[in-house]
Amino acid sequence: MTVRTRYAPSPTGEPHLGNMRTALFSWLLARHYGGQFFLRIEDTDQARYVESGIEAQMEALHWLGLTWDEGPDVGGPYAPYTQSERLETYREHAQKLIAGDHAYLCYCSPERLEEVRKAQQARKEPPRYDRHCRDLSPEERRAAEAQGSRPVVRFKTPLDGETVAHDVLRGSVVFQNETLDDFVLLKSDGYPTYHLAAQVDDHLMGTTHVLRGEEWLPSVPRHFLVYQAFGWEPPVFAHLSRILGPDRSKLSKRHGAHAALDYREQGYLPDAVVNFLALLGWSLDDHTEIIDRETLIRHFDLDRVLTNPAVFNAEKLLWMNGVYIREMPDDRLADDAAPFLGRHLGRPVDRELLMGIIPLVKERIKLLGEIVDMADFFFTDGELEYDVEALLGKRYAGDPAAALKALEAATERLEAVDGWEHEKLESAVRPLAEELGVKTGELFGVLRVAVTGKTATPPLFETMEILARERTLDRLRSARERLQAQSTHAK
RNA sequence: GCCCCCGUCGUCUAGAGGCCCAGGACGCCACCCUUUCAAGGUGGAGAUCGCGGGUUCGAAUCCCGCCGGGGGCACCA
Repeated sequence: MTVRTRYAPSPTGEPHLGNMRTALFSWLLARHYGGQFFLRIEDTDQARYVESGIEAQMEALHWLGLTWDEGPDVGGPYAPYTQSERLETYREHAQKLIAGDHAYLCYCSPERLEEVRKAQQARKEPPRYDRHCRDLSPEERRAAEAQGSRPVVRFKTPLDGETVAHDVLRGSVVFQNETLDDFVLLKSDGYPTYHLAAQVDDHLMGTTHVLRGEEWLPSVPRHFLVYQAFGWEPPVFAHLSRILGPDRSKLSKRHGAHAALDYREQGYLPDAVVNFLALLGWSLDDHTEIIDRETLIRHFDLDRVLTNPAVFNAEKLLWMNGVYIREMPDDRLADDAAPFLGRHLGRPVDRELLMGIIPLVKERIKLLGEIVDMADFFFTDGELEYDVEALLGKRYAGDPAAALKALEAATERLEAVDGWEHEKLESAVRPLAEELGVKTGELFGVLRVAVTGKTATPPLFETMEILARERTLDRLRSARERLQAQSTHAK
């Protein structure tokens, strides 16, 4: 049997990280067994439909590299893959259930349902449909129809007995039928509910494994009942636990980024996010953390999936992203980081220059976007912006004249260097520290701020080498001028 | 109120009766390396395995009860 899994989002908003993990696990399962993974759009709620929803879902999958074999955009043997285009199928199936005495037409108005619910709540009873229309006589039915109300189709849930639902991860879960009610299958607008549409489609489309969020667990007996009524074999269900925020409530906007694509904006790498998400509720063994896609596919299976909810550990994701950045080939890092710099500078970046910088920043950034703060000074011309205090540092605080002397001496030696390789620059300047009676770091610190405008930068001399002679000396001159002004001012 | 799920270091997890007075990872602390920042290396703190009863020679692992957390109870998915 080939494994067929699917990701079936409803286009009601931004794809969530939790959704993406469900998609990832489904995708991994299909890929592991050499089966198919398909995309289905569950747009059966006209009220909550969001125009950009489908696009956003596909974009998030695409970003993470979760390729689908069949879907609304690429078609496939079970097209259409958009539920709003399959209304006739659901109507036929609802009809079948009615014919088989598994469903019935219900004429109750929303107002009446609301009243019933209120009364039940007042009596502290569970809110449930009171089955008012379950056994209407033909006359009553005609009367209701004459009133012109548009009926819904409800499932005729067995009044007693129990329904055993199976979940591969949790085993069998038993539900007493009397705790269930007659849920709606087809709404009065002709659209199906999830309870009908998803089961019909999963069966018709040959889904073998349904992975979904655990919020579906309470309604899983309904789905088993539907399969039973149709006489179909249900697929394997696996209810994945939730992803929680640091406060153990469900992950949401309050916890910062929860929308998958926000992570792209922040400079996370899809491979890192996939790796991280895979480890939320699944593990390879007792020690492996960094796992590439191939390995993930090779080892992923449901038997190591956990059912307990996982708190989203943002620091670990950040760390992992750093690992992936460090392991990335330079040219690919340049490709991915360029847009971040470009956006900041307001112009495209010089590729050759960027390639020179990559080795210097690679092990210092954990997010692509951090390259901006780390390396923007390589791309700017003109005066740097920084505080003279930063230039003086701890050593020369309050003594700009001494700093100026040091800077002059250093500049002199740099100017005398034949060539501009960092090794030469370093051996020209390093001895100076001792001669001046200051620590190496203290002298280098002044040069660092002068040349970059920052106190935390890539290695000083390699930075100078890339900056090239002219720009380095320009910046040193500017720094001397500032110190000059400062010391005159002090006197 | 009713129904369902879950419970190992702060967090992600390993663990399927003895290998565990519980292993790895992130984070944290210290030291080393060092021109800053990182990266890297070494070491450390950190879990009465939610609690209480059993079963067993022996339980994180099996059983029962309790507590705690989460989810669901729509003509939403």
